[in-house]
Amino acid sequence: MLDPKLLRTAPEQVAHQLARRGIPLDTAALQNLEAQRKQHQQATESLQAERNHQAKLIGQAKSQGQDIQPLLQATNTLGQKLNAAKQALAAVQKDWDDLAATLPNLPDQAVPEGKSEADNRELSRWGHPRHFDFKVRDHVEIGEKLGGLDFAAATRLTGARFVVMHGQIARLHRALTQFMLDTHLENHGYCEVQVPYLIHRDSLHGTGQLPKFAADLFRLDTDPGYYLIPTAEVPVTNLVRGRICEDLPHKYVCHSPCFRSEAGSHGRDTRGMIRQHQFDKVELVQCVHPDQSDQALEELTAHAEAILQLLELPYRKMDLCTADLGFAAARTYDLEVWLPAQKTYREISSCSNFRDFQARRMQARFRDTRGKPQLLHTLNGSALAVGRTLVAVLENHQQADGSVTVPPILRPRLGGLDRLTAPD
RNA sequence: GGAGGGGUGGCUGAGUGGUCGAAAGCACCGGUCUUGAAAACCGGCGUACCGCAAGGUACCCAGGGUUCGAAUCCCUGCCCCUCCGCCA
Repeated sequence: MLDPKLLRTAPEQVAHQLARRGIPLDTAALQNLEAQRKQHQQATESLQAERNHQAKLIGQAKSQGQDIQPLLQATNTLGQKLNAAKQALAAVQKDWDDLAATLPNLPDQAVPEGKSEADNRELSRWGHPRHFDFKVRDHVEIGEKLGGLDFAAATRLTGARFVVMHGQIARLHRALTQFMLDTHLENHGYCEVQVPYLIHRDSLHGTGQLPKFAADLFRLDTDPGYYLIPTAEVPVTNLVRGRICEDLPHKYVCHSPCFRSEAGSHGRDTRGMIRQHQFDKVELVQCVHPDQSDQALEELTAHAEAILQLLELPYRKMDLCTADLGFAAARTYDLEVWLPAQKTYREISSCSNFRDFQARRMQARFRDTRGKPQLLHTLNGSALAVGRTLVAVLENHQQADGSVTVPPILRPRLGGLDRLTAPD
């Protein structure tokens, strides 16, 4: 949520910054709503003051044994007027809240202008795409050859956009997960957390998935109607919801499955593991002092990059443009890994600074030096999406005979195995 | 699933329907004392909104209701605790 004070006092400035994202803001409607709110609020409060005053008089009169009948008559119509005023105020307030809840965060000044993802700015590259002197296979082909990726089985069990992993590949997937977790907690100073995978709507509202993006979520048809988490960001970031933190920064690393219905994207990446309804991810979340968040984004992104480097996967770092920025983000770096079968870089991590946008929705605060509660800043990033990392390892480290070289850093976690091969 | 008991300020914890935004303690901040610190003592100490200010309004889990007046009474929901049952 944007700062309502800013929305009230500088609507033109907000409109200008939202326009960079291609979001129109009707400042006249906003100011009209604000004027109404103020009027109804003042009317309501003065009626409340009157009611309190009368009630106090009656109380005093009664305690002195006086006749309160005439005083009661003075309050005759007060209740009705007050109720009407309250309802008018609530209606305006709701309109305001509904509008405010759908406005995305303001982009950082440094975010490049753009109309589509094509305008994202490349900041750096690491590693070199390998030269293959044989016909490159994609991960589906590699996985099926190795007997480790079975999309048909998943279809039988559930449907499209799921996968069953077997044997060495299942183990590789687990090794990747644990390698990421251990690297972040041993080298990068994160604390590991395990969280619920079912959450209620307040949590989703806190991080910004609701009310706008309900269509992307899986919801349980139970009472209460829980949602499956679309990312560990939601439960982990909401750990600070409604709290005043005394010990910033908080740095959490969390492995979880992620569930996305991806309603709008049918027809994209239908083949393979790139876009699934369920995938595993290792997520980094930081809650920091507002002065620290810019630097924290650089650090957090570097932590995700470290995983790619250790796995010897070529990647590039992108600065998302205003058009591609997520709803709650002020600044986002995407890491894109090289996929030789697609001859392109594909997103494998997204690292964002949300500033106080999520914190305001969550009322997540810390005490400043004067002891006053202030909104903290939140950040998160994938480090990494495990499914896509598996894809990248299989494709980048494939060999002519269909086997796959295991990156050296993972070998101890695979019982010393240095190469994935088809079972006899 | 059954039966009870609870949800009050950063924490602990009082609160007969009528100056209760709420006692007390802890923690915290300022001061006195001290070479310094501790102790003791004195004072301060919730959040948000409206207002130039004086001041006003709201908030005692959430949402409704009763009442001139609700932290206090009633209803619903959520959460926590104890006991029983079931269960990985």
